Amino acid sequence: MQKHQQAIRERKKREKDQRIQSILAAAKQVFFSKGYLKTTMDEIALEAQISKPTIYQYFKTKDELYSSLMLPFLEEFGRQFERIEKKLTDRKYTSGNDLVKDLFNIFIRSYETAPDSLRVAHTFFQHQDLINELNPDTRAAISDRGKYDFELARRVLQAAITQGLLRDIDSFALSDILWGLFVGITQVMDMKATKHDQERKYLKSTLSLAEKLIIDAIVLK
Amino acid sequence: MQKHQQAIRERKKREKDQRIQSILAAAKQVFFSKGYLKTTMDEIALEAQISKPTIYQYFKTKDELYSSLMLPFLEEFGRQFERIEKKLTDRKYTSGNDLVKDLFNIFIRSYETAPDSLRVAHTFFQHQDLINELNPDTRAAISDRGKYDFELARRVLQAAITQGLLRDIDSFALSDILWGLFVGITQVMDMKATKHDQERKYLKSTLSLAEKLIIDAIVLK
Amino acid sequence: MQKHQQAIRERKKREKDQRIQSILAAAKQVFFSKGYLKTTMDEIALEAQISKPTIYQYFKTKDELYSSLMLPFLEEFGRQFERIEKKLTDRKYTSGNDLVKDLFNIFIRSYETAPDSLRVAHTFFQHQDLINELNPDTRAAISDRGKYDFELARRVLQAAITQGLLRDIDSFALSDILWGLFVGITQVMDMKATKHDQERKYLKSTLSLAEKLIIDAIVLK
Amino acid sequence: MQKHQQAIRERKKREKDQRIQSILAAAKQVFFSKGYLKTTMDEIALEAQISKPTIYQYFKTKDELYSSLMLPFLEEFGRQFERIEKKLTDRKYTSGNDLVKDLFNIFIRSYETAPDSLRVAHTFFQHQDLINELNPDTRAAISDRGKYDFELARRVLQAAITQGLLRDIDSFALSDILWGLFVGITQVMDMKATKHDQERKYLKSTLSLAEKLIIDAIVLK
DNA sequence: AATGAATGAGTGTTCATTCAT
DNA sequence: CATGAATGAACACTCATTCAT
Repeated sequence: MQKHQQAIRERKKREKDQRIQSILAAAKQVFFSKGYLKTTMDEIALEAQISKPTIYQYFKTKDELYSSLMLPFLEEFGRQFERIEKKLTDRKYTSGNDLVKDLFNIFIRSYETAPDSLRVAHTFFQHQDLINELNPDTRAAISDRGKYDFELARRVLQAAITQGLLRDIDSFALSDILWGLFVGITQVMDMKATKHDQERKYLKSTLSLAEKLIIDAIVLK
Repeated sequence: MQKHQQAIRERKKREKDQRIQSILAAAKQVFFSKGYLKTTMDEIALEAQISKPTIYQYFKTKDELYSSLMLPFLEEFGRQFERIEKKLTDRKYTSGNDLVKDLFNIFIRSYETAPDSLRVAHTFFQHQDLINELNPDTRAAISDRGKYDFELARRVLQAAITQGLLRDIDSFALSDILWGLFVGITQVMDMKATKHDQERKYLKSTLSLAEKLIIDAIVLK
Repeated sequence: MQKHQQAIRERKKREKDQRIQSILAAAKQVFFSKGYLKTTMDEIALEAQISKPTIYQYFKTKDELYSSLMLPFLEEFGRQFERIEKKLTDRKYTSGNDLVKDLFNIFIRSYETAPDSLRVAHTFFQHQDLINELNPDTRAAISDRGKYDFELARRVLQAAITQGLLRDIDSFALSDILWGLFVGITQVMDMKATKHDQERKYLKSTLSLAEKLIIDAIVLK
Repeated sequence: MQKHQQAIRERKKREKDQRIQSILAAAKQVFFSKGYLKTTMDEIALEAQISKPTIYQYFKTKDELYSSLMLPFLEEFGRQFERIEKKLTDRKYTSGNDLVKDLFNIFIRSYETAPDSLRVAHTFFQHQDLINELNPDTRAAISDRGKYDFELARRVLQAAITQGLLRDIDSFALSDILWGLFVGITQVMDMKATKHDQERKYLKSTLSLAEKLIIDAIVLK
C-alpha cells in the first residue's frame, strides 16, 4: 500500500527532523555556556539524550555542528536588515530617530528573546581563528554570510545618510562603530549579568541610554 | 677578580630576564593568536625556541603564564585612569572635550603601541568562563584588578559630570557604554585588520569618528 | 525476535565482563610485579591488549583500578574471619589447635590459590604512604576495610582466649604478632620463590612449621 | 710548601667526606620517608642543602645513591650475626633463652636506635623488583650481601640446634620464620606507629610478647 | 538508524640527568 | 668543585571520531 508506506516515511522524516532539532538545541546550550573548545561531544549527546554516534549521523564533525548554529542567526540578522532596507527604499522613515531605534531593536530584541543569538555575533568577532579551523565549505558559508550582513548594514546607513536622515558621516566607519557598540555593550552586559543577576535590569536602561546618545550624535535634526 | 665575577653574574641575570621575556613574547603571540585553550605549551616552547620544561622553570602552570600576560596590561590601564583622575582632582580639565580625548587616547595608544594589550581586554570580557578556570589565586588577582579598573573608570566619569564637564548621565551606564564601545570597535577593527591588512589605515579614522560622535553626545557645551 | 535480541545482549554483557576481567588480570600482573608507581597505564593496556582509553572506560583513575584489586581481597579476608568468629560463637571449637589451624588456613589457602592476594596484604602494610596518595574516597574504603579486618581478627582471638582455647595473652599484641608473622613469612617465601622456583616446595613445610610453633606457643593445653 | 699543600688537601678531603655524609643523610631521610620512586633528586638536594649536580658528582645515579644506603645496613646486620655466631662457637650461651634474646635484640635495638635500618630490611624483601633495576654491579653487591646475611642467620640457628640450645627444627624453615616474624611485626608496628603515635609504646610490649612466645616454642628446656 | 565500546593523537606537568660556566 | 639552567622522555588522563552490531 502506497499510502501506508508514505505515512511511515513521513513519520520517519518527522522524527529525524526532531532529532536534529534536539541536537541543535543541546549543542547551542552547551557551546554557548562553555565555549567551543571546552564543549565535548559527550556533553552534547548527554544534553540531547542521545548517543554520541547519532550526532555524527547528522553532523560530520564538531566544527560542522558548531557552524550549523551560527548560520541561522547570521541569516536572521540579515533578514532584519533587509526589512529595514526595504522600509528605507519605500521611504517609510521620516526621521533618523526611528531608523536608529529600529536598528537598536534588532539587537535589543535578539538579546532579550534569544541572548544566545548575540553570543553568536561575539563568537563571530572573537573567533575568526576558530572559524579558520572549520572546513573550507562551512567556513566560506559563514564568512560570506557575515560579510554580506556587514555590507548590508553599511548600505542601510549609507541610504539613510543619502536620504538626509543621518548626518553625513563615512558609512564604513559608522557601520563599524555601531557594530562595535552593539557587540561591546552586550559583552559588557553579559559579563555583569552572569555575575550579578540582578544587574540584568540595568541592561535595558543602558541600551536605552546608548540609543539616546547615538541619536544625539548621528541623527540629523 | 671581583669585577669579572660580577660581570658574569650580570650577564647571567640579563640572559635570564631575556629568556623570561622571550617566553612571554612567545606566549603572547600564541595565546592571542590561538586562544587559551587551543594553545599548547609545546607550541609556546617551540615559538620561544626552548624546551617545554624550561617554561615550567619560570612559570608554575599554564594558568600562571597566561595571567602573567594579562595583569601588566590591566595594571597599565589602571595607571592611565589614575593619571586622568588626578588631573580631574587637580582641576586640570577645562573642557569635557579634552577629557574624552584623553580617555580615547588610552585605548588608541595601547592599540597602536601594543595591539595585544587590547586583545587582553577582549579576553577579559569574552572569557569569564575561562577566567573561572584559572586557579583561585591568579584568578582573584585578575578579577580584582579588572573590577578595580572598571570602578575607577566609572569614578572618573562621575567626577567629570560633577565638575560640569560632561552631561548629567548615569555614570554606571555611561561607563559600560564607553567600555563596550572601545572593546567592540577594536574587535571589529581587529577582525578586519587581520583579513585585509590595508584596512588598518581605517582604524585611526574610525576611532577618530567614534571620538567625535561621543564628544557630540556626552560633552556639556 | 525477542530471543535473538536477548542472546545478543547477553553475549555483550559477557564480553564486557570478560574485558573488565582481562583489565583486572593485566593490572594485577603489572601492579604486583612492578609496584604501583612504576606501573603505567600504558603497560597495563599493553598487557591487556587493549587501548589505554578503554581502561578509563571502566576505571575512572589509576587509583580506582588499583583499589579494585585490593578491596575484594580484603573483603574475602573479612569473610573468612567472620566464618571463624561464627564457629566460635557457636562453640564449634573444642581445641585451640583447630582454631589456629583454621586461621593459618585462611592464609595458606589464599597464598596457594591466589598468591597475589597476599601481595595485596603486603602492599597494604608496606605502602601506607601510597595509600595516602589514593583519592579520599577509595582510600577511605580500603582503610576502613583494613581496620575492620584487623579488629575482627583481634576479636576472634579475644573470644578464643575467653573460651579457654588459647592462653591468656593480650589480644591486641597477639593479633599484631600473628598478622606480622603471616605477612612476613609470605614475603620471605615470595622473595625466595621468585628467585629459585624450586624452593616453592619449602613453602608448605615452612608454613606448617610456623603453625606448629604457634600452636605450641599459644594454645592452652 | 709541602705542608701547606697537604693541609689543604686534607681539608678538601674532609670537606668532601662531609659532603658525602650530608648527601647520604639527606637521602636516607627522604628515601625512607617517601619511598624510592616518590623521592626526587631535587628533594634530596634541598634536604642536603646543596645543588643537584653536586649529588651527581659523588653518585652516578639515583640507583647508586639508593644502594649506597642499603649496603651499610646489611653489613651491620651481618656483623651482629657474626658476633652471635662467635659467641656460639665460644660456647658462651648456656641457654637458648639468651640466644633468642640476643637475636631479638638485634632487631629491637635497630628499630629503636635507627628505625630506618629496618625499613631497609623491608625494602630488601619488598623490592626485589627495584633491586633488579639497579646496575649489575651494585645490585650484585647488595644481593650477595643479603644472601650472606640470610645464610649466616641460618648457620647460627643450626649451630644453636646442634648445641642443644634450641629444639631440633629444620634450620632453613626456622630461619625463614624468624626473619618473617621480625620483618612482619615491625611492618605492622610501623604502620600503626605512623597513624597513632601514642601506640609506639605498644611496640616494645608486642616485641617482648613475640620473644616470649618464640622462646616457648623453640627453646629446648 | 542508533548505540556501546574502542582508540589515536594529544595535553599539561614532572623528573633524572647533563651542560656551560 | 659547585651550580643555575636546560631538556628528553615519560605519564595520567581526555576527546573527537570510528567500528561492530
